Amino acid sequence: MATIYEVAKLAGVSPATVSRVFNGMGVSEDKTAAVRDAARQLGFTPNRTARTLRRQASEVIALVIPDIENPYFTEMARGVEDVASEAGYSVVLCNTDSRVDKEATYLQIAISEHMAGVILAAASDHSDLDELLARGRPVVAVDRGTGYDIDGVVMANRQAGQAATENLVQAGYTRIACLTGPEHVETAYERAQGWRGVMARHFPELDLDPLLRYSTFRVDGGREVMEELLGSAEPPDAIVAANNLLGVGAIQVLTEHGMTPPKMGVAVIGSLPFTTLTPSAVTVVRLPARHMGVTAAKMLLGRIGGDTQPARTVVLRNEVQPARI
Amino acid sequence: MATIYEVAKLAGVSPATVSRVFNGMGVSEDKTAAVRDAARQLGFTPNRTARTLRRQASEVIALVIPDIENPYFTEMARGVEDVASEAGYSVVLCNTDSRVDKEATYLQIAISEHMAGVILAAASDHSDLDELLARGRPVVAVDRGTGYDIDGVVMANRQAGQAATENLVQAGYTRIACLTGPEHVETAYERAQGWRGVMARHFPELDLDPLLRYSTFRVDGGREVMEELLGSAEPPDAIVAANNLLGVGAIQVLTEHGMTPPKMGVAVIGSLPFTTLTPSAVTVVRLPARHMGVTAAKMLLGRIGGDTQPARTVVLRNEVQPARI
DNA sequence: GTGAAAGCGCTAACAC
DNA sequence: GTGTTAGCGCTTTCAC
Repeated sequence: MATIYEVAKLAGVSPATVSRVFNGMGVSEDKTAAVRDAARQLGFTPNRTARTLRRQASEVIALVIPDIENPYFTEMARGVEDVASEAGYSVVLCNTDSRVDKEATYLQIAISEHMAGVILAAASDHSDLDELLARGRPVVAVDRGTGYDIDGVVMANRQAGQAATENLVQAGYTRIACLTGPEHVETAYERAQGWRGVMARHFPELDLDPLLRYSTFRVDGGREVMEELLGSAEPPDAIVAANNLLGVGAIQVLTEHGMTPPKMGVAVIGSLPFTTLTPSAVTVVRLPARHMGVTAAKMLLGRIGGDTQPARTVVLRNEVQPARI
Repeated sequence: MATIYEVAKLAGVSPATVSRVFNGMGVSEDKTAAVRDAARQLGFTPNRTARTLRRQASEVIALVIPDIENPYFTEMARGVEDVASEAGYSVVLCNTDSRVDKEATYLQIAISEHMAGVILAAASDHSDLDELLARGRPVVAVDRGTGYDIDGVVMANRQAGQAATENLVQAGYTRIACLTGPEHVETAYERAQGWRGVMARHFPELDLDPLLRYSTFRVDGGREVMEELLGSAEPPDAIVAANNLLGVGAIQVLTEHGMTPPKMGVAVIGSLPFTTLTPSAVTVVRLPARHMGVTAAKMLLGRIGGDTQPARTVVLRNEVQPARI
């Protein structure tokens, strides 16, 4: 790999001038041309490692997510990537499997690789960002909060839960269950709270506890809980699934039992990109995942660029796409 | 961030000794203990950038894929990640959108970041690996070949096409169409060839050309082509979808037209992890995507470790999961 | 506008 | 086994 010195020699300038050309500093036109020409001849590309070591900051940002197999997060990743690569940054995707230890490892790597910043969908509310923040590395939280006073982008979770539930109520369902994720996960809890509020208002006499099921935010979790509900003494006549995968699992089970919507009302929070249902049979509360990624990336790039305003949290509203049966 | 020098001073040894401790070289027990103690006190983590600059190789491997939103590739990514992180390597996911220019950028980054190696699902057969290989960086091809004489892991594509088609023939279908990806993509072509062989054998009189449709390997491609086929003069009575997303699109359209399987026979090459069909209504030729990732990562790690045997290509056989109706 | 030179933090010869 | 030292390739004062 050609270095700056070889380019300098060939162009008849100093290494410093070569560096300046590649960093857009003031260099006279003729020298600039000579440098570019020499660089092309030698096939020179700046060594990012050396640059990072010297600058103490790389042009890489880390995107740390709990489940790379969830289309919600990959859609978000696309948004991040588009904005970042536009600005000359590359994106490293780190999959934590919702495990705090894996997450800690990746955050440590972000530090020791001098990454420019981190976008984090936290594995839990115990994530330790002390070191990262102490080093002045900007962090933007997505999807969930972190307990730190940093920038964030979240969905309107409670509103999403309300909208999904309200939609089923309007369609005439009366025993609406809620399948949600782990209780300690903020999004799971808030979406369930949205459901609870609407149910309590419309059906004040109903005992809601048997209808609320915490599970994992995964297909198998949805299957399991849906089976349970169908086998219970008083099964629901409709369900709200608090995320896309949970919804997929639930619908699979319903299909196997011949209970496809609208026999059983179904509203899902999150999109179902790979579903094979008639698209209109299920109410979907669309979560603008790509937009979340775009917004987070812009905020992060702003911070990397030196923006020092107080931390903001952006709440993204959701769009309800009702079932049309 | 504490450096090796500060640790050395506190531990009363030379910087070289600190380095040796962190690289598992021979250091006496007491000095090792002193170093580890000092490192803990100072919260020292080795600076990977400096190490990479010095060593001319990092502990990062790049996984370059055409579509991060395709579960097939994310499943593969999991396999890669599991093996890599076990060995102390981290994985950078790079999404090319099947664009050769984006791919070239990422391969350039892999070079200038001194990444240890690359696992590549090539965007096309024109991918330029010259520079990477000239620098001695190992590259393993996955899913598709590259035209270079390097290690690779591929699916048994022709066999998959045959198995899917044969299965529909056995079920009694006679006009079986094939929906496949872009003609210039190896997997798309080979799977279609598998279909063609079986059809030609069973139905020698049938004109196959109107039944073979090249498209994109995406949901919208599947939708489009399925609509076309349904509207054609002589629609098929069954279809083989050459990848998962194509299958999803096709099934969506069939559902909308009330033609769900088994009214129309459907066989899909690739898994449908997030589908909501009765699981057994469709013949699925499972592609061991995770296993492909695992295999590729092991091969790459071998090369990084200095393995110099001739290039091998591993072909992974597929498992047919017939529709049970 | 341009060059000389120091140094980012680490590793690997080389001496002892 | 351990210390000394010379860079890896780049950026960035500091002079001019």
